[in-house]
Amino acid sequence: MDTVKVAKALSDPLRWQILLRIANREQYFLETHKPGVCVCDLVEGMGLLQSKVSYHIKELKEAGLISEVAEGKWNYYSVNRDTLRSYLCSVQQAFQL
Amino acid sequence: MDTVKVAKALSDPLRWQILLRIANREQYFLETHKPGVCVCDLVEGMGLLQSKVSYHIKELKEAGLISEVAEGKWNYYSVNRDTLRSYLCSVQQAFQL
DNA sequence: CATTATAATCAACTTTTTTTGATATAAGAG
DNA sequence: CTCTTATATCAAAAAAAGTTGATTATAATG
Repeated sequence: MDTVKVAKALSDPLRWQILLRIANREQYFLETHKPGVCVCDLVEGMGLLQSKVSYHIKELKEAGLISEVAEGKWNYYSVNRDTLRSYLCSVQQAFQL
Repeated sequence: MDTVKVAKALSDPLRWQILLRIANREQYFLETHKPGVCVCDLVEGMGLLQSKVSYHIKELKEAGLISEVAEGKWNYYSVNRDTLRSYLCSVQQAFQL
C-alpha cells in the first residue's frame, strides 16, 4: 500500500463517486449473487462514457482500492477495504493522530 | 473539510514530504518557542526552490491541512491535526470501515 | 534611508492527468 | 458463423497541476 498513491486515487471527484458507488451497490449485488459491480452498471447508473469509467477503474485498481473478478462477459469490482484501512493507519501514524 | 480536496493535497509526493517535515519539526520549534516551521526552514532543509515551497504550502493551506502564524518577517506553519482527523473519519464512514 | 532577508505572486513553460471517440478483443446469443 | 454486448486500450485533445526564474511586498537591520 503506497500512501501517496492511494491519496491520488481518492483525489479525483469522479473517482471518489465511482468508488462510493461500488461500495454501496456492492452489498446489493452480493445479495443478488453477483461478485460485485460491473462497468456497465456504473456507465448506466452514473451516465458516463464507458471509456471514462474504464480509465478510472484502472486507476482505482492500480492503487489497490478495488479488486476485479471476471465472469463471462463481465468484470465485477468490489472495494478493497483492507487497502483503505492500511491507508488510514498510515496517515494516522505519520502524523501521530 | 472537503474530503476530496484533502486527498488531493496529500496526493503529491513532495507535498506529503513537506507536510511530514512540518509535523516533525513542529515539535522541535515549539520547544524553541517558535510558533511552527517557516518556509526558509523547508527551503534550507529540503533543498527546494522557495517558490516551489510557497506553492505547495499554499495548496496545503487551502486544503486546511496547515495553519499560518505571521511573526515579523516569518510565516510559521503547523499541521492542522483536526483536519486530518476529520478526513480520516470521513473516509472511514464513507466506506463503513 | 539603503540594504538585506522572508516569502508571496506571477507568467511562461513542462509535465501529468483526464476526457473523448475510435478501435480491438472476447464472450454469449441467435 | 454472425451479431450483439461488455469492456479494455489507444491516440489525440483538453485541462489541470507542478516547476522555474523573476518580480514584488514587507519587515528588520545597519
